[in-house]
Amino acid sequence: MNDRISQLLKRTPGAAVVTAEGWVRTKRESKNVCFLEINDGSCLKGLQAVVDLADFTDGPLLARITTGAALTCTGTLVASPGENQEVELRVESITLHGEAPADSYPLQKKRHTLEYLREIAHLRARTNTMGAVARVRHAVSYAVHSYFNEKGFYYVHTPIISTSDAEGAGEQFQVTTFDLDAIPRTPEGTIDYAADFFGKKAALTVSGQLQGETYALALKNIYTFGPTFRAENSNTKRHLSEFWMIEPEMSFCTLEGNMTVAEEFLKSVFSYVLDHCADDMAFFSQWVEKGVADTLRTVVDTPFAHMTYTDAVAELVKSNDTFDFPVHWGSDLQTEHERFLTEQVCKGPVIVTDYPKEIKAFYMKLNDDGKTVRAMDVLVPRLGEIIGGSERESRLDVLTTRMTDLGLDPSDYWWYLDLRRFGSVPHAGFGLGFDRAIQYITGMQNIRDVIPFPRAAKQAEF
RNA sequence: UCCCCUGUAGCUCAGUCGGUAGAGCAGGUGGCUGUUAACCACCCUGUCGGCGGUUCAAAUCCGUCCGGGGGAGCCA
Repeated sequence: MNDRISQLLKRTPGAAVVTAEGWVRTKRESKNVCFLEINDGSCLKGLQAVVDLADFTDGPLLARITTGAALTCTGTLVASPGENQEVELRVESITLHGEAPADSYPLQKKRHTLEYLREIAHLRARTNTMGAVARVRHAVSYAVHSYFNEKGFYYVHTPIISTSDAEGAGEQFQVTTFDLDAIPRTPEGTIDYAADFFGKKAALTVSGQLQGETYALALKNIYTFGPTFRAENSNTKRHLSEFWMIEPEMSFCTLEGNMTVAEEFLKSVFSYVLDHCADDMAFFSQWVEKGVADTLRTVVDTPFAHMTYTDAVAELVKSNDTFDFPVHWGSDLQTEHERFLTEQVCKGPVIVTDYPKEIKAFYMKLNDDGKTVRAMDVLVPRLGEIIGGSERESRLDVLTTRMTDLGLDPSDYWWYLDLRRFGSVPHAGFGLGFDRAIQYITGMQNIRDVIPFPRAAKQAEF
């Protein structure tokens, strides 16, 4: 394989013949030379290829090269007399693989809105912004695996198809092989799921946590990192029907250890991106969200503050007149409250713990006060909650009581409860919405622009 | 799902009090030029989202449907 353009740009000028492959971003013609900026997605910058018109006689070929065309150029790397690049390619030969006729190619050499680019999602990866998002998304994925690997966590592939009828985390997409025009019925007239592919009602997963816990209670420390599906008809800039989620789970671990890992994990990932995607982060800081790289650096450098929900509410109540939704003990925190805590009260990341049990999930460990649970939310400036997690309820009796109180049938969770019957141990974990993390890191306003092919209600064209 | 805004040239938008449309960019041609948001001149482009209604006359007013954006709820 030939060198990527990112590698060519780091080389020093020399007599060796090199090959550059990529797509033309822009073409500028002068009397004696023609400049082609070639980009292959390996970095933000393109390689300037210079065609000397005195030597290059194939004018018709040059005329067919327009913005978007795919080329292989060979030549030598020379020091550039121009201001914006160290080296440039002095072209000796060009192979034009695919043309991109200017009158029909949807990407023009001008700025396009993100809304327009969403309509041509199959081509938008060729833009500066989407290319940078793609590289950062890759780097963050790598950093996530790298962090957990170094810390002795095992990557567990939890199922995409779930038959737990009561995961309770949201509307599910049903999975069936039924002929929808002739759905089998029981004698009583209800749908006969026993006749369906899995023999029971099945759906796409809304969380890998419950299955993740089973492996944490065997391998001690595990994490999941996979797609998740919610069939909610929510149309916002931070929701997708199909998104990626990271869920670590740790045995022999309480809420304190959970907080330590969450902080270390975030800092490790942010730090990796800042170090390895400096150009892309500078691009986001300049064009997408002013100073977003500095915000990340601050998160990396600042020890996370800790406060209980009760203390947080006490702080918020002092400023209740500034909120659209005033706070009282027992109410869920809105984004405006979360941002106030992290931006005004703590002036940095903060982990809020011990929420009222009424506003948290059934599996969270009940505190001795009987009113709060060992939950934690990690709040960061500009966004609010970025991580939610908890110590899990490891006591069988307390857990079944909680489920019954909430109207859940413990028998639906028999295997989950077995984890508390056999070798139960304090354990904890948290969840991070991967795409939202990418939003936070890049400053991109709409989650549909940080995933290659967004799925949302009425949106699955590509 | 609810509320608000919006839909006009390839793209981004303007269009007054109802009188069938314009600017920038992109594209084309020519000129200039080691250019890099290239520059200068000229040229081309429209079922004004769809359907229906009011009116002598609708991009403009009304109804409805469809698309897009923002906010809320829900959440990751």
